[in-house]
Order: sequence, then structure tokens, then C-alpha cells
Amino acid sequence: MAGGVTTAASGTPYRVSFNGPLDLESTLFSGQVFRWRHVGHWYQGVAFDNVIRIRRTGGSLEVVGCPDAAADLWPLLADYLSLNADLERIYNSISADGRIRSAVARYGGMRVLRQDPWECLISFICTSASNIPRITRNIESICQAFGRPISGTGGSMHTFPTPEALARATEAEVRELGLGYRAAYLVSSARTIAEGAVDLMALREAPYEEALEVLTSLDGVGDKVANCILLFSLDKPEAFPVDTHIDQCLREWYLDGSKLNRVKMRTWAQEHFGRNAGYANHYLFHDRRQQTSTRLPK
DNA sequence: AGCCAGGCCCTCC
DNA sequence: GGAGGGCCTGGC
Repeated sequence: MAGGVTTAASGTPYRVSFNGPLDLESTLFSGQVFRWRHVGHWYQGVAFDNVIRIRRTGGSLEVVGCPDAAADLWPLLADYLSLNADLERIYNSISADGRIRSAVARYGGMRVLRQDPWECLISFICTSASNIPRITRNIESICQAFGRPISGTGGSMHTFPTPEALARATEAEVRELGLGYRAAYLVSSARTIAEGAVDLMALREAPYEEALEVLTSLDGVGDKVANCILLFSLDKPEAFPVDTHIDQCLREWYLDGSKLNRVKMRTWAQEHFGRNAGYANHYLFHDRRQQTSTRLPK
């Protein structure tokens, strides 16, 4: 379990000066990634085959890695966190919309991550008709079963599995982890990637429409999941995933209750919000979820 | 107890 | 071509 590891990532922190807008809490806990936890005063996650801890102190970020040196991990992490994205410019491009302006005011500094597309693909196949606690459990189970133990963690933490490792799994094995009907999709898509029939990294250079078409050819990947992968890992800021929350937002606030199907809602929103529609989407999504979870406490 | 959740896929209109 | 039901599982 994430919280029990005291030996991992506990060396001297690497400190780097950073004064830009960055809300780690919203960024790491807004449903775009599922492997980060609160551990003491740190955020701890698994990325780049390492356990990583990060926190903000004054005008700097502190990073600890395990097993690799934080100084070596830092460039990867800065890229992952999209620290070079110009948030002010992005906000300007979507803030003609009042709903977006108020969400940006609440969660300024929340960034859309630039994740590994393979991990993103598998993670979002898991999200279908599920919920965050279950998704988080499912992904940890997959890592434990098919990933590699990370040295220095006493075997408690595991890397995200490679495409080859997951391609070797059977549907039954994945089902036993509690993935339900998603198991077949996971194995099938892993095999497609492991065979090299689809090159996910290459989709970073491809136009949005083309990348969308390739992704939706994978088992278990429809328009919504594909748009998540495009937004969170493939450099497509115009991607706009329409899930039930966004569906409700749009109908309630923008479409006056009229019912379009989800793909039509997406294209409408991409037109409405423009080239950074994905950022608008993520702020709407996070705002909506925060509102409903605080209004209906468990 | 039954419905629905951060959907996808297939069938039938 | 589009709406509707089925699918694993868990939580309320």
C-alpha cells in the first residue's frame, strides 16, 4: 500500500526553484491519473518506474525518487506536469465563457498532465462505468500482478506493466483482479500495442482526428475514453471527453436541456471552447465533481 | 432491493 | 444512424 512505505523515496530532496502557477492537489486528484497518494506532507506516486515524492515549499519544488536520483527524474517530471504550459495564455483562450472563468478562479494552477500514453490507455479502459475508488484499486491490482517490484520498496510498490507483460495475461487472470467485462478489452488492446500494430507515441505528432480514429479502433476505446487519452497524454488540447458529468453540465448550462448524443455534444463543445477546449473540459469536470461531492457528503 | 456509476459494443429498428 | 439493452462489480 502506498502509505506504508517509509523507506522508499526518503533520501535528500532535490530542490528546484519554481514560482509558476501549479496546484498539485487539483492536478493529481482530479481524475486524470490514479497512482498518486497523500503521504505525510508529500504527494507520492509511481511514474517512470520510480516511486516519486513531490511537494511545494516556498518558491521551490522538492522531489525525491526511488530508486533513481531525483535530479535525473526532474526533467521527466517537469514534462509530465506540463510545467512549460503557459496557463495564463490557455486561460485567456477559454475565459470568454463565464462558467470557465469561475472554475479557473477556484482551481487556478490545475494542470492537464502529459502522461505516458500506454499507461493512460490502460487506465482509461478501466474507468468505463466505474468510480474512482474502484478504478484506483483495479489499476493497483494490475500493477501488482503484471508490473515489476520497484527496488527499495520492499516489494510493496510496482511499476506499471509493459505492453508485453499485459499482452501475456489472459482475460481470466485479469477478471480475477475484479476488472469485470473490461478484462477482455484490456488484454486485447495490450496485444495490439505489444504487436506494434498501433504506435501510441507516434500519435503525438498526428492530427487530432487521425489519432482519434486510431484510438477508437482499439477494443474498449470509444469516443469518451479516446478523448481522455488524447487530452492527458497525446498533446491534443482540443480533445473533449464527454462523460456523464460533462453531459449534465452541458445540458444544464449550455444546451438548454436539448438532447444531442455524446459525440455531437463533443463537437459542439470543441467549437464553443476552441483550441484549448480540453482545458475547459477538465476545469468544468473538476468543478462539477467538487460541487457534487461537497453537497452530498458521504 | 434495485439502480446506477467517469462506457463500449452489438442488435435491432 | 441511432436509440436501447447487456455487461462485471461495488456502493448506496
